[in-house]
Amino acid sequence: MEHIYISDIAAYEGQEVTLHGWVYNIRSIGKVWFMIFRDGTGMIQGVVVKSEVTPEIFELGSKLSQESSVTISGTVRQEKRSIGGYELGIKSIKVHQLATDYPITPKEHGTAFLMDHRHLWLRSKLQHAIIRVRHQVIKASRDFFDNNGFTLVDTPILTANACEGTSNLFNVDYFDTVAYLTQSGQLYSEASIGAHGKVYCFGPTFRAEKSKTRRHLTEFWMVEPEIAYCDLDENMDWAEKFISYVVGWCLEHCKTELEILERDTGMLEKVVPPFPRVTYDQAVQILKDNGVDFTYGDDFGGADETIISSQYDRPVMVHRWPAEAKAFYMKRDEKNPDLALGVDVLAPEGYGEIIGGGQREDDHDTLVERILHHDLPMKPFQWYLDLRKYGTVPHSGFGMGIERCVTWITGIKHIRETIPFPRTIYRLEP
RNA sequence: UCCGGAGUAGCUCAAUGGUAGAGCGGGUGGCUGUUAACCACUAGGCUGGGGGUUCGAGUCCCUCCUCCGGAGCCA
Repeated sequence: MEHIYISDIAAYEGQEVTLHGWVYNIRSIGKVWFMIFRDGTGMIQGVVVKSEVTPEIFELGSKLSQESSVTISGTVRQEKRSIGGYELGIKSIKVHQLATDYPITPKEHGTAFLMDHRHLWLRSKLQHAIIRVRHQVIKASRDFFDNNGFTLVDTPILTANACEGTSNLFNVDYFDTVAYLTQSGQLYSEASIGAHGKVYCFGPTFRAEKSKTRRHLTEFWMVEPEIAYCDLDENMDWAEKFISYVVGWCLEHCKTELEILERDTGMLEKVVPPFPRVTYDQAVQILKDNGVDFTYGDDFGGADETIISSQYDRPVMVHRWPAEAKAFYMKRDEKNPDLALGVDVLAPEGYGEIIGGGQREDDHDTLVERILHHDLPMKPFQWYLDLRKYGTVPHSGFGMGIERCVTWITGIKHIRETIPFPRTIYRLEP
């Protein structure tokens, strides 16, 4: 039998169809009862009338429970009063399993309880919509790079060395030595561009920071392009084109989801190139103009980012940062060696940094100096230094955190709802 | 790690130091168009653990545990 989905139900008006799914809710008013039914693609109301079905089918109205798995058959008809505009006049029901005591009720719950039941929470309406947006953000990201001549080159998750030497990494037993879970594929992508010119990697990354905020996960997904013969300005061109494409794609393909999430899409529609570009120095001036007591040289905190981004109606790119606070591989500005050619893209509406990147140091001897200056071991970086010995070129790249981007596009408060099974400092299950 | 806050029924929350309560969910019954349906009845408790003050502690004190929010770090 043809497997029909609720998302296609309009095409079957007047016909008898069979749907496979789960009971979302049941309401009875005596000789008629209603089932809100979902199949993963949407929801539809089923109606069971006592005079139209066998007693066995009608009695299921008092037996079926929330999240019981059922196959239902009946006739599709238009019905204004029904969710989605269509309903199913049910003729038969096959029960696969009666669910008992489903923990998530149609009333309010706390986030701790819901996160403990994340494996079930994913079924509810808002979570379903968020994960669908996430899917489209990932699809759009890959499409953008695929359509612009980039080659996907995967980078390892297990690594021997800390790529930036600063952040805390998770370590794992690796036979008789220790390995680390990657916090970025960047260094490897710098190797990949020597072979393919324009590349990107997309995968999970790990940070063992004991962060406890709504913007952090210990395991998150990042898409990182790297481009040969590309300076900071061109890198920013790519970043704004990329973000605009992803947002535009979601506006077009996630209309239903953004509506369910009650997202004000007006702010997203403004996300088109060019994005404002301000230097770190200019950003500091913005903070001072707003009465913030800010120490030059520091990184911006969450509140600082909100003030800076609130000056603009689209993402803002902050570039040319004090070099001392930045990673060893960042290229210095020729015009001012105290500045590194890095760029952060801050999302509007207080969502903070969604992209970090910059131009990489491409001179061998300078890089050796930087590694020494940062007290990093030279040996694990030999292959990285090789890249500066055999046909080095100016190159740049950036990384976008998928979950930060989804948090912003969906307009929700907390990053943990943008990944199916979040990993945070105090959560490893489910 | 630091600063705040919270742990009471399956869930969300009430309860002046004096008999442990409601809504939802569960169960039973009623209702031919419900929209988190509604109405009636009903079951359901080691008040996070330990110690203390008191005639008496969910409530006050100490301690531990767990979780939430924020800071730092960053995508």
